Amino acid sequence: MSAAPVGTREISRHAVRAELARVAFNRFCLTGFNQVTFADLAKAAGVSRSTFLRYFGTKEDVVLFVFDPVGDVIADALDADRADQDDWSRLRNALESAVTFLVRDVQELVTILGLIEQTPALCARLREKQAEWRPRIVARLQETTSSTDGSSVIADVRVAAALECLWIVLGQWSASDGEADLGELLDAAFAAFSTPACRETDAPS
Amino acid sequence: MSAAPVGTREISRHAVRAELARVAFNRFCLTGFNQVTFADLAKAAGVSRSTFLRYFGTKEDVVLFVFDPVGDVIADALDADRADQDDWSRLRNALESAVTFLVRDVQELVTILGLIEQTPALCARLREKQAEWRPRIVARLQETTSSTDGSSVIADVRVAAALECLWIVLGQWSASDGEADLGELLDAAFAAFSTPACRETDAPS
DNA sequence: TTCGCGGCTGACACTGAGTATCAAGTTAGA
DNA sequence: TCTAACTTGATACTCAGTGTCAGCCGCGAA
Repeated sequence: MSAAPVGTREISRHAVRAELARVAFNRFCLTGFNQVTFADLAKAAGVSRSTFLRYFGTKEDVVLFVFDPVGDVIADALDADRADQDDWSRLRNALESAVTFLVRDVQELVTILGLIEQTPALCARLREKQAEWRPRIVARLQETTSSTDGSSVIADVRVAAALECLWIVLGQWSASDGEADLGELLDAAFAAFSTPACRETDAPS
Repeated sequence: MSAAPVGTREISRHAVRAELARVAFNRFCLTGFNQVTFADLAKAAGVSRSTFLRYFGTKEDVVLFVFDPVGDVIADALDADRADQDDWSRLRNALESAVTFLVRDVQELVTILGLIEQTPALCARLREKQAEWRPRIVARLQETTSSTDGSSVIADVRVAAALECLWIVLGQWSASDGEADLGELLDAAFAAFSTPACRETDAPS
């Protein structure tokens, strides 16, 4: 799915990786992430511990490698509609692309998010990935901007804030068992930036 | 400094902890975080590996324990000036309290931030701490709000965004060797939320 | 002063993540 | 078919982090 494999070896590697991840994921959901060891996973998958470790550098990657393309998805989506929209709209739409990419199997994603949520190590590693995406996204957001002033603080803050929205929205969506509308959740989250920031978050008007 | 010690035992423990951290910190800066083992630290500090591990649960905590009170500092600062200000102003001021708390020794903080920046494991762990702070801060931000609607998304997003500002601002400040004005940096960062989010971040006007 | 209690310490053993190496088997491609 | 490159499993290793245990020290009570 990510970086279409070319040679037969690449195809094989990709398929094996997917299968190992599938088996491992069941184990994690069954027993809990921290309780499962690489030895368990290897035995369950029918390969040696060495081989399993060759496909996934760390235990966290066994779960989180599906998020790897998200950074590029967001960055590319920012390019796509470089229309006359403001930063927040562009970021909101880019995030919509990201969640669309992630939501292929609703139930699977809900399960993954649940597993991540209750495993600090997974949260931490996911945050690391997010931090890796940020510079690239900031660059994309800025490169279509006329003013190229040296300091990119504003763009940096906005991208960081938008990425926070992503996890908050996914958390809510996961809590609703995947039934909530992700577009509406994104709108509700981004309202934090457009609504007047007074104390009445839903003013009686 | 944090939770004033009461008994002699507490005083002793606190002092030993500080001394161990001091010795360890030098080692980290000298050799690099990942290159130093608990055995090294123990030898350098003149205690056994067991004892060192009893004072710090993980290697990351040896560096990051100084950030532990920051969550409470921010939450308390939100209470302090619950004046008629909007969310963003309150959060900005709370963050100012946080940086004021952190900046006791400029050079030391710059060094710590540098060490964290170039050590992914430290970044990740710091993000975990941040995630622990968030619910408490969100609650404080909301409890002074008249409307107590069930969904706290808006407040949640704003707090998350503000905390991102904290790290961005500290990163900039650290890059300037602690010479930049933190108040101005905070203002510049929070401008991302007040400035019209059009493509011209510094309109020619 | 002496006794006993609780906490601190160092020593040791253990599990598990992650790295590195090597010999044997397998596959791609000329 | 032959070979070079790749894959695999076995093994050994370092180090983080956990748990246990016996000895030590300080402190308060008798």
